[in-house]
Amino acid sequence: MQIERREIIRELLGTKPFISLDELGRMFPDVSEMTLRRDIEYFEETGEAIKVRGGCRSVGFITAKPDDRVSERLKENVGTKRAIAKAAAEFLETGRSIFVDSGSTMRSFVEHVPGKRFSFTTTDPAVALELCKDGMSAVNMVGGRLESDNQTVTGLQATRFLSDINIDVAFLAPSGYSEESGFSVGNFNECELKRIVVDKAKVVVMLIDSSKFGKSLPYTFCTAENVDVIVTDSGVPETIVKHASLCGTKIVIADAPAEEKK
Amino acid sequence: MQIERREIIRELLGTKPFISLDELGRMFPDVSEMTLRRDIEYFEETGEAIKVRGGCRSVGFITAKPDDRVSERLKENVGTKRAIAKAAAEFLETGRSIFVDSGSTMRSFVEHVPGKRFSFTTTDPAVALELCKDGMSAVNMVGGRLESDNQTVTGLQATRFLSDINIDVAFLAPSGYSEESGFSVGNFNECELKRIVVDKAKVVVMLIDSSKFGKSLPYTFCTAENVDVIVTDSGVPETIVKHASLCGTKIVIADAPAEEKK
DNA sequence: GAAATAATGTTAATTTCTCACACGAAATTC
DNA sequence: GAATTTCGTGTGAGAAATTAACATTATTTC
Repeated sequence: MQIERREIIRELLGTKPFISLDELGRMFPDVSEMTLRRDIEYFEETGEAIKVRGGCRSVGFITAKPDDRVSERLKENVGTKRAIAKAAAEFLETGRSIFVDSGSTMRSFVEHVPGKRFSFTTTDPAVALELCKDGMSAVNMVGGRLESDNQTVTGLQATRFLSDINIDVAFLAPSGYSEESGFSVGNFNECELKRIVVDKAKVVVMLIDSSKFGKSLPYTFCTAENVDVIVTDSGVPETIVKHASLCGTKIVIADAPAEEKK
Repeated sequence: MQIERREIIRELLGTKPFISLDELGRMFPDVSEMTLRRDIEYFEETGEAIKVRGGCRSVGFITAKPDDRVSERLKENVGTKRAIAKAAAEFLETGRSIFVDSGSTMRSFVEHVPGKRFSFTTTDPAVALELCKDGMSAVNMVGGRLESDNQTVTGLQATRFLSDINIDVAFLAPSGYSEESGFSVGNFNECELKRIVVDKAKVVVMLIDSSKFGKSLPYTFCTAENVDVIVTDSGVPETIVKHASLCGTKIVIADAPAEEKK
């Protein structure tokens, strides 16, 4: 019986970090390997396990190490992100054509857009939905292939789409920045698109929290020379501030209010 | 150099939940696949990633929240909309180009799409986001002006976008249907777009609950002759069933199960 | 500069996985 | 209660992906 079997496996998942297919095979000699594979697939779908070669691993035993910056960043930077978003919103200009990048930083950003008449263009469906909520602004959704990784639109269609529009102010969020590599991301298509945007925009505003400084991802889409404003928090290294001023780039430092505790 | 490369991969692990070997191969064309495998192995050893078929997953993105998806699935209300959506999902064809309309009916519809490989195109950002969640299908977001009242993409850009793609099966949701006026909506641009879709699609499937029968909105985008399948519930008037069969349109009646179970 | 060590490349063998289809039992529908 | 559909399962071929063993090239160390 399927339900019983899966219940047993589920319990096993609670006691062991890894279960091999062989093991399951020995445990349930009456069912075929394929069935057990499908069971594992099921647990992968429910998010309880992760399929690996030869079996599966129980997510309950997967611990993000304390030095893991990812989980830290996901949780702790909310306040900072919001502060950055707020500060960046100052650079919005009524009636101009504004490009808004994709990603969690930008999703936070659009929540702070004042209810005025703007003309937005974006590559992020979630951003587009948020922006068109108030009904004040015109919202242009860039068409193209939607990547499941980063939920952004890219590809030939997107490129073509962008070539047809003008951009006055562009708000972008890189995944990393270093003096040597400039502003970079981890996805080639995403990089291509951002490059076009930077190229077309009259004013480029970067939203980047300080945890991303000193990092270089594989694909660089522009350098400080191309950027007008960098909005970040107080964790920005001094060397980067200096370098930016040499390039004529303004740096805006926005910190989360000390008493912000939700 | 190994250290640099691994540092880059480490950064990437911080931005993406999954990295494929192909991806790494494209990123570092100068090293062999084997080297990248060894890199992944290294990250598995440090506990930063988990080796899975085709690449690796970043532990930072693995969230252990038990029963979340399971309980959700069990809670799902088995309503008419779900029944219609489920019945309509039968007309999905793996590997074909599928168009999905905008609106709440379609948002419900995409929740019932089986996790197979499809190629989707849609005018609804929320639909697009949902579809790309599982990462199985290719999702094309139609670009253009996003209307705030119905949250659908329309306009010249959208038209042009659609003209570039082929549609095998189109799933559409009209706002009203009557024998005299056919399938209609309340927005001119929306109508224009749907008309194009109907025109291009080899198979047209309409999702329409019976409350919409007998209604005619200002803009008609097609008639029963153009439609291959109508999926609705048992409230459909007899006259409409007759008329449909005259036009060679198949009617699928999907009702919610009488008794709720599980 | 030579030996030692580490990093990477190459290839073949093996294993695992996926896919497509078939089958029977249970549930549903008429 | 018969027919149909759905669901869980089995099978086997074929296509990956992974491993392992060995060859080769950098890098370090003395």
